[in-house]
Amino acid sequence: MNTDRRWVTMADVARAAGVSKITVSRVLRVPGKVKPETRARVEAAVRDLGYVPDDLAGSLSSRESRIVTAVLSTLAGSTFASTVDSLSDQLRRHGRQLLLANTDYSAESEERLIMAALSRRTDGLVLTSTDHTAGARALLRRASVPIIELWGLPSDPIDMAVGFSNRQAGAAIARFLVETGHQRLGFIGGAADGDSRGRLRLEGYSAEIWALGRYAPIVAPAASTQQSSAERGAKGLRHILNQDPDASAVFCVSDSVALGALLEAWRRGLAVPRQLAIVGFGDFDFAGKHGLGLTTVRVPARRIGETAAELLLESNTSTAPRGTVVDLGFSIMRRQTA
Amino acid sequence: MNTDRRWVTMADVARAAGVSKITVSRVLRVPGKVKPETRARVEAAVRDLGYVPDDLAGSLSSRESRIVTAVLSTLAGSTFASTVDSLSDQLRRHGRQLLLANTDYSAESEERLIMAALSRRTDGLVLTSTDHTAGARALLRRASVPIIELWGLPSDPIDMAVGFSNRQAGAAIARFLVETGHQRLGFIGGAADGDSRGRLRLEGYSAEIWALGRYAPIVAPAASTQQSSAERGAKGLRHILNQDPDASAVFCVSDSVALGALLEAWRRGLAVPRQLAIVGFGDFDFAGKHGLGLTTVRVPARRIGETAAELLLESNTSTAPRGTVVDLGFSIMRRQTA
DNA sequence: CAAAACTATGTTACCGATATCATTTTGACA
DNA sequence: TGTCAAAATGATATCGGTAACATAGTTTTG
Repeated sequence: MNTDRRWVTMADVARAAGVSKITVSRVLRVPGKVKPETRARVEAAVRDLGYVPDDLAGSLSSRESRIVTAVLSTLAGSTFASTVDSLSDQLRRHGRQLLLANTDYSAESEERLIMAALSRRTDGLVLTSTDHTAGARALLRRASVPIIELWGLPSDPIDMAVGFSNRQAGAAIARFLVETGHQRLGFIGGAADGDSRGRLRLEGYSAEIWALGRYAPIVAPAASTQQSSAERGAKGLRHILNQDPDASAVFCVSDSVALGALLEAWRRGLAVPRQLAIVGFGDFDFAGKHGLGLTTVRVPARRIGETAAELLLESNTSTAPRGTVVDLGFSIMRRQTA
Repeated sequence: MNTDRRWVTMADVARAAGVSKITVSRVLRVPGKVKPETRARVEAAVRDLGYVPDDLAGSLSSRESRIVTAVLSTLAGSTFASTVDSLSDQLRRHGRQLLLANTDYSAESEERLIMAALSRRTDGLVLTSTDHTAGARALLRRASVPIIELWGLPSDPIDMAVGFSNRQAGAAIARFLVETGHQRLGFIGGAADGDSRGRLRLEGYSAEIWALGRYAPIVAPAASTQQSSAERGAKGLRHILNQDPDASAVFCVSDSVALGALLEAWRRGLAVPRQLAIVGFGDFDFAGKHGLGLTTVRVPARRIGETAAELLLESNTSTAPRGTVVDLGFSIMRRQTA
């Protein structure tokens, strides 16, 4: 269908170099085992013919794809960028390639993608969501492939997990705000569904506020996916201040939402943090010193990626340390907004 | 190496259902051609055994992978998110899957990834960079696979391209700023290398300023990749104002850089846009009404993705319309910063 | 009711690599 | 110079599917 011109095959190269297929294969994978002159002939043939090996055939035969697939819930936002980056670096260093697929926060789409990855005999799966459909869970449990869930510590991990506790992070922020003197707190969340992490942060936040004997926080209503994060932040803040003009601090589910809230606060002439404290989540690119100066929660994004890579590689070689859950913690970056 | 438990194969399913392999294959791909009762038996067997087809074998045999690979120069930033999103949607609708790989702006890394994609017999390639190594170009030209370059209009496209003219966009901004009365302009770029798009924007900008008889713009020196975009924006603005305290407008290579510049301007107590006009690029999430209110250049990101998908699908079926270059233009979003 | 035209299913031969075991060459050393 | 281990190369089977053609039943049709 695609094209008439067939690919150059290993047999073509072998013929051109006057050797057998297997010798070509060796030149490509274990050049040390081939006599230099022969190797040179083969390499020349490879170059001349523009040979591109067929990894489908290779993987089929060797039963190893050397590919790890990461299923992301979103590409937008800086959220996963650096984790994916370090993961990919680390894997490359060990001869594996990282492929990405994005679900856009849809669980069915996740299931499809997982199926596709397994069908292509991926050597490992990295999931950034912790909500999976029953179908997906079944697939994954049956698959004899290492699986790592990122950015959360699922109570019931499928296989392994690396991340931090969103609930604890929420609680830590609550404590921080209460300790710095705030009485009436608010929370601005993300898009409506699929964001279980945001939900967990809110749970931890609310529970802690409750435990500290303060009023329950005012929660801005979940908004549609259509809106930008900044818009959700701005509207969320408006909602909260309408409900309780005395609210003195808001915790935003992400730094992008916090950006919107911060700008809205400025527009209203509120002094931040004196009249209104704002805390974000994620320590995105723009949150730092030269950017917003946003008080936020920093997550060890790169280390999460590295750790995930290590776990994958280990479980590919040695006996799988199934059930491992690594908590890398988080830290509150206190800057100028709270 | 990976695991001892072998995968369930189609032959296993066939045996369990009391049919031949090919019948199983038909149930999975063209169920209409199999008698309902037989089909039910096969489907039951598939479920019971937890059969996961091996697409490696399938693609090898059918010579079709049904996979399109997009090679992105970065995941960070909202830059490509919505383009990738719409591309992926559109492809899914036609039974193709989109795989992503990221180069982190490194050309060698791009070459490796392209090779890997071709090795896995991808049905199409989408590239977001327009600078390719000689090796990559050679590979691509030889490959009988449709290739689409995005987000730019290369003068020498490898195959097809969809995007807009970065040079024209730079020129348009220059005209806009000059027409609104600015005399002394600045430019703040991105990270040092690999960003040819930024370079083109600057070229168009400078050329137009020159053509309009104004002073050449002051260009902030390229910064390291280490720095965040916001930091580059802040430092860039500082540099420009040092060089020329009378500079009255800056064009930033991206909205994230503009964010940093805008915050720096506020910190310095400069009234924007009265004392200093700031223009970004990309119309990111946070640029809009509820966010920064940033004057910027909007790019038809989703349409680029859709168009790319269409071109790919067409060239898979009909005769390839090689050489097609689609210019989707851009528009200046005038908001409150210029 | 026989020939033609479907339907439903099966047989066999690949797709393009690697694994495994066999064979030939080379080189070291007695 | 003959012997034997190591190095270099090769022959063949196989990975798990699909394509292409073949073969029974079934139904249509003149």
